[in-house]
Amino acid sequence: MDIKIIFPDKSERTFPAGVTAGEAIGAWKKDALASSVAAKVNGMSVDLSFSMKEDATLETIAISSKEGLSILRHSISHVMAQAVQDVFKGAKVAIGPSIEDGFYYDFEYSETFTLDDFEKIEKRMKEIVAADYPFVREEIPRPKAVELFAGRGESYKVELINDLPEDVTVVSLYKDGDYIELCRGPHIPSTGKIKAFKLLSVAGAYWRGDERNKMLQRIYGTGFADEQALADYLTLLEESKKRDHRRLGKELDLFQVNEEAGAGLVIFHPKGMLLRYLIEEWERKEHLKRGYDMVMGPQILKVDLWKKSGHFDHYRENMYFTEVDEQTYGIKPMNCLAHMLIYKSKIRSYRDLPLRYFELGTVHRHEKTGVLHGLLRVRQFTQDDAHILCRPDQLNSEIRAIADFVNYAMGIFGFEYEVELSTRPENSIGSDADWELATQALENALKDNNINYEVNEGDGAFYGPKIDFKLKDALKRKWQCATIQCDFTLPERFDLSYIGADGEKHRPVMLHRVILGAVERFMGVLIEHYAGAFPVWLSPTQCILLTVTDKHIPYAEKVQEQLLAAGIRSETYFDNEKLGYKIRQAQLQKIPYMLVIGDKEMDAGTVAPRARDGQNLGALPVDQFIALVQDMCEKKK
RNA sequence: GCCGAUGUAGCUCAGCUGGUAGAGCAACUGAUUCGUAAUCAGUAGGUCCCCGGUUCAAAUCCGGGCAUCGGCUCCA
Repeated sequence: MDIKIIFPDKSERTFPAGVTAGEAIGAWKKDALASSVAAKVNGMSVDLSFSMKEDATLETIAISSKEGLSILRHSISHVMAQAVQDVFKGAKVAIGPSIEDGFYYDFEYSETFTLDDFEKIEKRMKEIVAADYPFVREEIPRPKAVELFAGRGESYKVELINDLPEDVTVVSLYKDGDYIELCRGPHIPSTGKIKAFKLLSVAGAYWRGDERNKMLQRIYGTGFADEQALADYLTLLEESKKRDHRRLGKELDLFQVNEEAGAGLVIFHPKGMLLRYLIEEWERKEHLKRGYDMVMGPQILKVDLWKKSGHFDHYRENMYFTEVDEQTYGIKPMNCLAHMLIYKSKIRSYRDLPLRYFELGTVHRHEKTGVLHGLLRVRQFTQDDAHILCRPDQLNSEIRAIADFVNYAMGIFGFEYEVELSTRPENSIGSDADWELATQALENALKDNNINYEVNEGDGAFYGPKIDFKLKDALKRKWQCATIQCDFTLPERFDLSYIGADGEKHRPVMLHRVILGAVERFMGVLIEHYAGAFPVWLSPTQCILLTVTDKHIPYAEKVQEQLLAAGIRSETYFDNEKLGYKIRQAQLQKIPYMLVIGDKEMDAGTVAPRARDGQNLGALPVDQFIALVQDMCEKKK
């Protein structure tokens, strides 16, 4: 097989697959020393970096590129489907795409696949790979394809073909050996090119992602260009699991989710609560700096108010209710209502706007049991919520200010994020015109600020469209944190108004927004982000005093007094253990500084800090160490 | 809510086809007083997730719950 490369200067050359990147670059330009050579290899964008991939052949490079891997994995999913159907007669295939880190294939089968079945399937897959069947593309008329798959009992494939747009008259098939599959392609040249794959898990998944449909069995797997890359990926997966916030929450004694208390209800332990307090205090200050007013509403409000807002009609299944004295109350799932009542408490002038009401508002939502997940998806959580009531002409600048706020906050914690614009869902309230206006307002603000975003059709809140900011957890699952929602409906339902310059009543617009989202969720993502090794300003324990022997305790106690007086979060560890043991324990707790106290320190009146990364800072006078920690807190390091 | 797996000491886990529970770490006690990731010895610790059933006998088998994990759907 030959491989065509388009070099950065657009020149094209063809090489045999076994040629190395170094040789290819050399042939293109003898003196190419660039650390990155962005080229197209068989149409796929690849960094033909000379230094990094010198020894890799063009074939490996082509497969290792993002597009290449996606094609490889898609081909492996075909081989898996083929193997499953060989081993388990009567299994029906649905769809099997490549995904971010691998691939899956959905099957309908009378028996449940187990992890033990993976061995059989993988064995058959290896035989198919060894046979090195070429993937052959074939195009046939649509009716013939329906006939073909109907004849094989592949009802899902028939449904897929029938749902193609009417102008599609020909469909493509891919064959490898005597196996035929409906597929758009492309595929790798032959099954023999598959060098490394592994089946990972099996799970249920609804046909076409709709819970009204039948549930199929989905087998997940992954594949790479070579065994080493696969091994590296599996190691990475193991490493990621070590930073799972549920595991770290236990190891660092931050929180628990207790079965006796109830599913999805978090209990914060002292250190977890301290971390939470630090985040919340930072947030309050940042909000005050930005012209927000702090407010607070009640946990329960009369059910009639929820009827008025539309929550009762559209959100009831997720709400908790309580009845006292023949009066039904809704436990708030959102914080907006009290804020509406604050706005309505007096007549507002156009000069008063915008009004920005901020509340660390605790809400309860009855989430389905199957979706609960550590701190990331819970039933009681606290939003850093604000409602901004403004004039329509202020909308753009308010949205811009929020986007800046989010960007600033993410920068403080070192997060990268993705932005999505979510539009009108099926179950929604409000007029078409308002939805159009609100969606435009959000979109314009994004465009004006040159923010890259993707559109997420039909994913908005029931009362308005929204801009979502998403963070990734350790296992690359995306979680929504910040969100900005534009709402014309609630001001209408509550008949909010302000007196304009013209002396007439006007309707304000409302923005719902959160910056971190839910404090619980943000903490979960944060724990994973830092792998539990929080920056000094967020560390529940900033330093720990480790004595070498018992005779150093009195001096250490004096140092501890000084540290606490200076506001440093310091712990003591005076147990009768060797220093090495205490260092190890402190290290496992990921405490930023371990202060060793022995004869030298006692005599000189110093402390000997050892940083979490293993670095020894040498002997420091206590006040100098205090200054160091305070400086790091100041700079949010 | 749906599909599947799992639930044993504070933690991580072992306990084969039913015969009445075990290890390491942690805790406690004692010895040791030690300089940058685990000192030694001993002691104590369990409604085997809960409720019911089968059985002479259930951690083990069956049924029903609850919870957790991996997904799907949904969501901050």
